[in-house]
Amino acid sequence: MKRLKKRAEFLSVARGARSARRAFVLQTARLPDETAEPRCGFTVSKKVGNAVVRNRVRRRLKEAIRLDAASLGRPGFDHVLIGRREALSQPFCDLRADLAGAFRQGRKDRRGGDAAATPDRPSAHRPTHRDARGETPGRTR
RNA sequence: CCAGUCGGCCGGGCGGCCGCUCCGGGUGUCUCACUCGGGGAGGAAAGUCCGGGCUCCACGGAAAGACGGUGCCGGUCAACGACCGGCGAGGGCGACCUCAGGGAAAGUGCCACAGAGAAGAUACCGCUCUCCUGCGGACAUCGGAAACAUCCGAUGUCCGGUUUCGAUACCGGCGUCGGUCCACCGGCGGCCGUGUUCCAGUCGAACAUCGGAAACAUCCGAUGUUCGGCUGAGAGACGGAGACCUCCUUCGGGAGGUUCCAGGGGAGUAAGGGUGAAAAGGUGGGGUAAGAGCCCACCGCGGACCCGGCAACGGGGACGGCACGGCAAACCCCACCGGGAGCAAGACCGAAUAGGGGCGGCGCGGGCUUCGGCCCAGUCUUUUCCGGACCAGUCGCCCGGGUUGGUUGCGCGAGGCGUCCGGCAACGGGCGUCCCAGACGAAUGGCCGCCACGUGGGGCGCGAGCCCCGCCAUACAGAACCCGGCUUACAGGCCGACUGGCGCU
RNA sequence: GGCCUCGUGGCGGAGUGGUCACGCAGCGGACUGCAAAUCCGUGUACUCCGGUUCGAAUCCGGACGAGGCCU
Repeated sequence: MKRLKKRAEFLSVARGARSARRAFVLQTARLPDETAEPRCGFTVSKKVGNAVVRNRVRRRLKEAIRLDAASLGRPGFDHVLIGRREALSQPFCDLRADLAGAFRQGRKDRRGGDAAATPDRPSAHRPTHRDARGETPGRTR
């Protein structure tokens, strides 16, 4: 799954549905273009710990996403994972199970779709990204 | 063996599966994908406390001033506030540790409280000498004797009474002060001395307000507040009216003396004095009226000069007679160092927005021109006069505005490792060998097995030890331009040198 | 990554080396039939560790924490 990198992208996903688990909080946003490739971003704040702890939390979540990317992602959805301290200690298989459940719940939530399509968000950066994705839907890295 | 000091080093290992990033080779459908091989976090990568490289900006060179920093001596280093070796001071039985460690006779300042005195010593108490005085007849007012002296008399002393020739004595009351108030208790009430709070007067200072002179300066005046000096008053408080000897006596007392006692004046002195962080050399003896470096001995201090050392400094020391308190991480003085900013520095490319303002060059309506300018017209300066400024266009630069993409800077270096030589050491030099992270919402990971080590529990064994199970089992912590230091965090372990104690030989 | 600023009771906030003000809040008492307001009284603090000094909230060094700025 591709990564989210821009601050503006994170802000737009933050308006969508959120579902909390022990080790993370998942935010899901439906995109107008239903064929767009699914993407995912990671947020681990300084409250979680020092640099070593934050790196480790992000790496475990990233690995769990990578292993199940095919089953988790659906076209037309963006996701943001907010890491928590428990992501260090939770057994890895439990983490994967929680992720699968959270992704299903996020897609069912109606707010996910509505929020991303709301026209009142800032229009400075949005059109270029959406147009670029629309013109080259099959582009891969 | 126990306790301790110092220095150096390590900071999990092996393997499996699935991934990330960079470099090189190959293939393909060649902005990319696949495949093969290789590299991929630290001793602190941290804090950003110093120093440097590098980059941009400023600057003619240099110096001074301001500001900041450093501060025993010598050395090391590219440089440093770092390091090494010495010196001095302090601590420890010792190995060893700690120290911003120049200047206090260049100047200014501070040393609260307490205390007599806190830095040009002081003179409160005390000690000593010397002089004066030492109260039941006082003091005030009035009268008389020539008088504010002296003598005599009268009246008064908060009120009344008692003793007495006479009250300051005694008793009761009244007032006042203290015990926070009341109750109650105690002191005081005349005279003399010292004199606090309060009070009155007077003088001065500071501040505030108002008024005047030109003014929020300055001066003058007024009012108020506070503080201080002097004078007066004072029923708080403290102190006072001696003792002894001789003679006389009208037995009330008087005169003379002593200086044991008390008070006061003058002089000497700094030994002693509840203080304090610190008290102006210490201890002992002599000396003296009492004392004192006044004199002497020892110790301390200063110290010309001599010796050792590159130096800091150390050793000796004639002599001085004691003079010189502490604080400069208070201002400061002296010596030395420092231009400013930082890779988000800076450079290149692309995309997009805006066609605004300023400066300079070329050029600019009509006429004259010696090419410097002058006259007329136009615009602006609200209008008129005078005066001033400006001119179509184009090029360059700057500001403003817009963008938040990519590439580069970017890793061969004061580099690592090994070895030899010089040096006590920090470190320097020679030779050989190696190429060793480069991300950018940011790679270096996820899961698992075995082993080592640690720790807790259980079992076996006399014991060394062995076996089983558990641990969110593995400290502190993640490169962001690079390097040298410092500081801070850190489970556990290894090696070396040394000190003290105990035991054995 | 780099550059700055600040830490004083529960809260706000003075303090230029000598017992740390003040306001609000808290607690106790008075007033009230009960409260409020008012009055009286009272407790609590210099972020931490070293150093200089007789003496440190203050001066110096280090640590920790909080906040801000630069693309």
